[in-house]
Amino acid sequence: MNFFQEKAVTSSDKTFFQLREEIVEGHISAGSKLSEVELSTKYEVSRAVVREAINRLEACNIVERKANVGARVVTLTSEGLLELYQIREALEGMAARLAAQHMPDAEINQLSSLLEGQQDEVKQRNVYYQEAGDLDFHYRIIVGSQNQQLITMLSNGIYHLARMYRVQLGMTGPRVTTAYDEHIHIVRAIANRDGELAEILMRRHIQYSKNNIAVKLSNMK
Amino acid sequence: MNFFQEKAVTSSDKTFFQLREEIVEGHISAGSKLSEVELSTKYEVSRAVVREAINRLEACNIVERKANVGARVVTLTSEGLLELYQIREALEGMAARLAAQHMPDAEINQLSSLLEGQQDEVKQRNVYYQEAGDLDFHYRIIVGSQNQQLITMLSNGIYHLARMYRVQLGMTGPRVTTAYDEHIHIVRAIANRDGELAEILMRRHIQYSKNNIAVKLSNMK
DNA sequence: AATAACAAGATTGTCGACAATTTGTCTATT
DNA sequence: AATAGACAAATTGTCGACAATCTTGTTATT
Repeated sequence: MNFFQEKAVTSSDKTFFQLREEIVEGHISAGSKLSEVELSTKYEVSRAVVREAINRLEACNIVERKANVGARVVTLTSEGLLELYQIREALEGMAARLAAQHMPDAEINQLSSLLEGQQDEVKQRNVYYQEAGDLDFHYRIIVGSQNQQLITMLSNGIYHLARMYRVQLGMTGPRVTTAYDEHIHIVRAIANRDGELAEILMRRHIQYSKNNIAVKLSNMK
Repeated sequence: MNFFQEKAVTSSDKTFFQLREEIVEGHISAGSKLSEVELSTKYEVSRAVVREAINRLEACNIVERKANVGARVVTLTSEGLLELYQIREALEGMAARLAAQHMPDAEINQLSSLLEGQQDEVKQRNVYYQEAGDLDFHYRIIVGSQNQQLITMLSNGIYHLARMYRVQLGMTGPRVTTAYDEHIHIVRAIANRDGELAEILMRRHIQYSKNNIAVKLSNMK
C-alpha cells in the first residue's frame, strides 16, 4: 500500500497522515471546513500540531487556507482535474525520459517481470487497473528518474491529490487491458534506453487516463 | 521586482518572506543551520511563527528539516541544479504549450511589445539577461497557461530556488542576445497558437540556460 | 425598507513555558 | 587506547492561554 514508506516520528506527522487519509478517502468531504479546535479534540492533540498538519496539507494542494479565516478542503472540479493531469503529464513524462537514461538494468528487469506477473490476471480476469498495480508501475518509473526533487514532488504532493480524485469519483471503471498494454510499451522504451519515446508514450498514457476520468466526472453532473 | 504580488497579512508571512529573501540572496549562507530561537530573537517574533516560516521554506525545497534535529538551508550542488532544471524544463515547457492554447490575444500582444521594448537595449548595449526582463518573460507565459496549480508551483516554489542558484553563482554572465532571440521565437509560436512548437522551443531555451549555469558551477570547484 | 454602525461570539494568530529528544562530554571499564 | 554508558546542555516538539481578527446578528439612522 505505502510504496514510499513514510514513518511518523513526531505527533504532527501522525496527525498529518491521518488527516490526509481521511480527506483523500473521502471521510472528510471535499470543500468542508477544517476547524482547528474540532480536529485537535478529535485527534487528542494540541492545536499547534493540527495547525502544522494543515499547513502541510496546504503545501500538497489538498487544502486551501485563508489568513484569519481558516482552512477548507479543496473542492473537486473538472478544471482542477484537468490542471492536475497536465502537470502529471509534464512531470511523469520527464520522469520516464530520465528513467530511460538513469534507471539501473536490475530495476528495469524487476519492472518487466512485475508486468509479466500481472499479465495472467489481466488477460483472464480483466482486473487490471487495480490501483495497486498501476500505482506500483508509475512509482517505480518516478524513482527510476533518480531526480530527488521530482520524486518528492510527485509522491508527496501530486500523487495524493490525484488519488483523491480517483477515489471520490469511483474510479474502478473500465480502462482495463489498454492501460496494461501501454505500460508494456513504456517499459520497452525504457529498456531500449529510448528516452524520447518513453516520454511520448508516458504522456499519451496519462492523457488517456485523464480522458477516462473526465468522462466519469462529466457523467456525474 | 515582485511580479506575483505577495502581501504579508500575518506575522508568519512577513517572517517567511524575510527569511526566504535572506537565504535566496545569500545573506544566510547555503547549508547553514537555522536555529529557531536564534531566528525568533533576530526577527523579534515567537518561535511558533519562525517554525511556521521554516515549514513553508521546507515546502519550497529551500530548507531541509529533520525531526528533533532541526532545519538547514539546502546546499547548492550540481546535481541539485540539474534536477531543478529538469523540472523547470518539463513544467515551463508545458506552460508554453498551454499558453499557446489559452493565453488571450491581448496578453500575447503585451508580451510581444515588452520584447520589442527590450530590443534596443539588447542590440546596442548588450545587457540582456538582466534578470528582470528574463523573469518577466517567463512569468507571463506561466500565467498565460491559465493552470492555477502550475502557476503556484512555479512561482511559490521552483522560482525562488532557481533564483538562489543564479544569485549565489553570480549569474550576470554572458548569454546575452541569444536568450533574447529565443524569447522572440517562443512568443512567435505562442502567437501562432502552435503549442507543440512553443513547448519545444521553451524546453530548448531552458536547456541552454542550464548549460550556461552548469559551466559556471563547474568552474567554481 | 435599506444601509451602516456596533457588539457578541467564535475562530485563528501569537506567545511563553514545559516535555521529549538529540548531541556532546566526561567517566569508567575492558 | 578504545569503546560503552551516563550525565548535562541545548534544541526541537507540544501544550494551554491570551491577543487579534473575522463573522454574525442586532440596533439605530436615513
